[in-house]
Amino acid sequence: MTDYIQLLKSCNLKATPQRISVLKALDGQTHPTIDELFEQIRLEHPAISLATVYKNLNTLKDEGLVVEINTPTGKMRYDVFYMPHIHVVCANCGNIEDMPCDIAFDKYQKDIEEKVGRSIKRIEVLATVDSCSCC
Amino acid sequence: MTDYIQLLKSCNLKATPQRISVLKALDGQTHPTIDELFEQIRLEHPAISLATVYKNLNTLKDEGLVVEINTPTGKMRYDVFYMPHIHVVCANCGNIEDMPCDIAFDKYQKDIEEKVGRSIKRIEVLATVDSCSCC
DNA sequence: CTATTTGCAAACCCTTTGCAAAAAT
DNA sequence: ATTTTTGCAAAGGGTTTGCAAATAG
Repeated sequence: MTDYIQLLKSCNLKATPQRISVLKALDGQTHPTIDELFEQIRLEHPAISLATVYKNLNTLKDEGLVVEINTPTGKMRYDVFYMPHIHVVCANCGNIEDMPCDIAFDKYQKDIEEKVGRSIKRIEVLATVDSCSCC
Repeated sequence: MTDYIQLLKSCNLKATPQRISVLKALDGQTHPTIDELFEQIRLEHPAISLATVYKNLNTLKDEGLVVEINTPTGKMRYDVFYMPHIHVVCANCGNIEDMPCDIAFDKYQKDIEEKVGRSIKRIEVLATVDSCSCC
């Protein structure tokens, strides 16, 4: 289990209960939509506002702790991004599956960096498939 | 120059002047936003409606001829996708640079397909960089 | 002639913003 | 004590929709 207070402190962010809840909820669900997150967080914080969740997600995004994934269904999904990985997105239902990065991938990233001539902050691979286990 | 009418016919889409204009505009600009497209198209079609442009982009997206790219600035950008390639997205200004796919990439896609156990419809690589030539 | 597409305006939905009160450090 | 964060409600912005008229095949 992650020490959320420590994590936030290291980013110079105040460790409010709401913010900790957002982090917890992100850790507890895989690629949640905002509604899924909101619902989850409200179990702990019935009075939290949707705006607060959005604000915190943006703050965490700025710190690079969270990434937004735009799905083919138009719904944004959120992901904690401690470890780089590949997103396999279903074109049909918007479901997302993670795939760990392997050595081949790291090498590939280096290739791209060389070509671009600039260091890459984050590399995101979206593999779109026509259907998934849930559709 | 592409034969747009032929292209559309092969997709069972009616070749309206508006639709052809959308294709032309997509070919003429790199990764335009909807506004850039709209402005361009209106040079030829002053009376075209924004809704028509959106509808056509969605239709072309369904055919796989166009991809949407979600930029860090929140503005969606559009791209003709005849040939797979990599998008290098600037986290700062949302500018996008193309990078051609090479053999290493194709091999990488095959690796992913094998792991996912499903054939990949489209693979999109977003490499995020901190700044670009224009910022 | 039939099916699709257009254009308009309104509706929609998700996300952001402004501001005063509350809370964290 | 200072700065950040919260919550509310309202505003914002981009995208979609419904429908009648126009157009493509």
